[in-house]
Amino acid sequence: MTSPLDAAGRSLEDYPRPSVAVDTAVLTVEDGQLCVLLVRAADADDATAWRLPGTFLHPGEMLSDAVARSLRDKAGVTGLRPQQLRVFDDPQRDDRGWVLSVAHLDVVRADRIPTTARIRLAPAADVPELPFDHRDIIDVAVEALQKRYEASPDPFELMEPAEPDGSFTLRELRLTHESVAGRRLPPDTFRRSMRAELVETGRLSHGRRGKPAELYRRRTD
Amino acid sequence: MTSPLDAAGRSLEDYPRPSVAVDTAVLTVEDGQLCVLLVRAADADDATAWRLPGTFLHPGEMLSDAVARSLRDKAGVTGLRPQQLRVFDDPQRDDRGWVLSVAHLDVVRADRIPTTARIRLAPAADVPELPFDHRDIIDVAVEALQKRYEASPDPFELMEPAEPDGSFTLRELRLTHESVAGRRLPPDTFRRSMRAELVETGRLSHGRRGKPAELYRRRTD
DNA sequence: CTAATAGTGTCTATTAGACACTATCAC
DNA sequence: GTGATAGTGTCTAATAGACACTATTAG
Repeated sequence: MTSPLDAAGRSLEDYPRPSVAVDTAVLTVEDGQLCVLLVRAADADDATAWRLPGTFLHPGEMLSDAVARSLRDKAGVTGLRPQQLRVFDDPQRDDRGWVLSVAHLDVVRADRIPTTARIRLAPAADVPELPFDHRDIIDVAVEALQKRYEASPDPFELMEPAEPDGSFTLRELRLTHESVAGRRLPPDTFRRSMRAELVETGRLSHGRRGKPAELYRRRTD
Repeated sequence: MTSPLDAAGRSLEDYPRPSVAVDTAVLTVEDGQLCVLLVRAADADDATAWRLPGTFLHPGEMLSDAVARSLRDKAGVTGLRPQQLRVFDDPQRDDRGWVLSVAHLDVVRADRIPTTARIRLAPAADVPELPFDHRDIIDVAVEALQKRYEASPDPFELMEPAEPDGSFTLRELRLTHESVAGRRLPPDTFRRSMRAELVETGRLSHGRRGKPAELYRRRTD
């Protein structure tokens, strides 16, 4: 890599640079509750051992790749679509030094999170004390997630499909959205607002109590 | 500053770090048109000389402070409220090396921008060719600005006050919003949607053609 | 007077929520 | 049958846009 000089006659290497980290709030739904994934750090005392998974950005790496790497290495979770939230840049936020953190949101089905002693899910509405500004990151992530779910049907595919072909009933979709929103949603209004983005399969869901429900699929366009 | 060791036994200084820059799309309205401020770089050939003002983040500095510093030093503009947009992180985006850019939006009245040979305003809808990903930054900034203006009356105070006490007519407010939105806005609907966030002064604007208009002020709560 | 601008009344279409009602299943 | 769930009809309130109408000024 070349090191051209700037207007002051110095190259990039002559300026101090910050460490850049990514920290990710991985949100999921477990037992109808919106939860965030925490990992137990090895190099910390017990009080601040649990935190969001994160890592330092490697040379030449995209932020989204760093997120994917940290989630794979620290939580055994793969195949996600990280969404950038914002940079946390308080110079005092990390007592190890000058560290910027680019906060991310990611979402995964709970059954794809391995169960180990170093991983735990905490209800997003009631997280324990966390180091750095990880609590703020979670708040921003939850807000971003709820906004996405107001606009489209289960955009992160949190819903566990009851049907083998991936189709679902409006009830299943609504329960997922209720978990994300943290409140009940009126069934009739929910149906009408989501139906424009769904296609009927023509098949029905049987085996449960009550009238069989139509099975829908997401619109593919 | 101490340099504690991490899990791998290395301190932060042992890892390569990126340069972190801020680049800011300073938007303004001139002659009823939404414009972006460009500065002429000294260390570039003519084709890519014009660009968004930016700078490298200094140690211990907040991003918003770096934005304020770059705008003061490069464009002679002060007193703004930068809003973070997002990080541009393509490893190839800057051929000088590994440089992340945190894009920002800021807004200033055109009469507060000095006129020099190193500064120019370009219509946001028709910017010239720009280096790096500065064109993308402008697009994101314009979108963010338009969204803010849909929700509240001139939140960045772009409007040039005709009255010495800062009050204004709904026509003046609407013309400012039309410049930002890039299209005409229906006067009656605009009035009704903005009135909840305004307070009447009880005074009237005289001296122009037509019926005198009521003078309003922004709600202070 | 006329042209221009300010401001209001009101109609329509759309939407979210509320609520009642019918439909169809398990049991 | 009963109870539960699915789905629809429809009323209301709120809202944006369209459009007509009145009000008040400059010139």
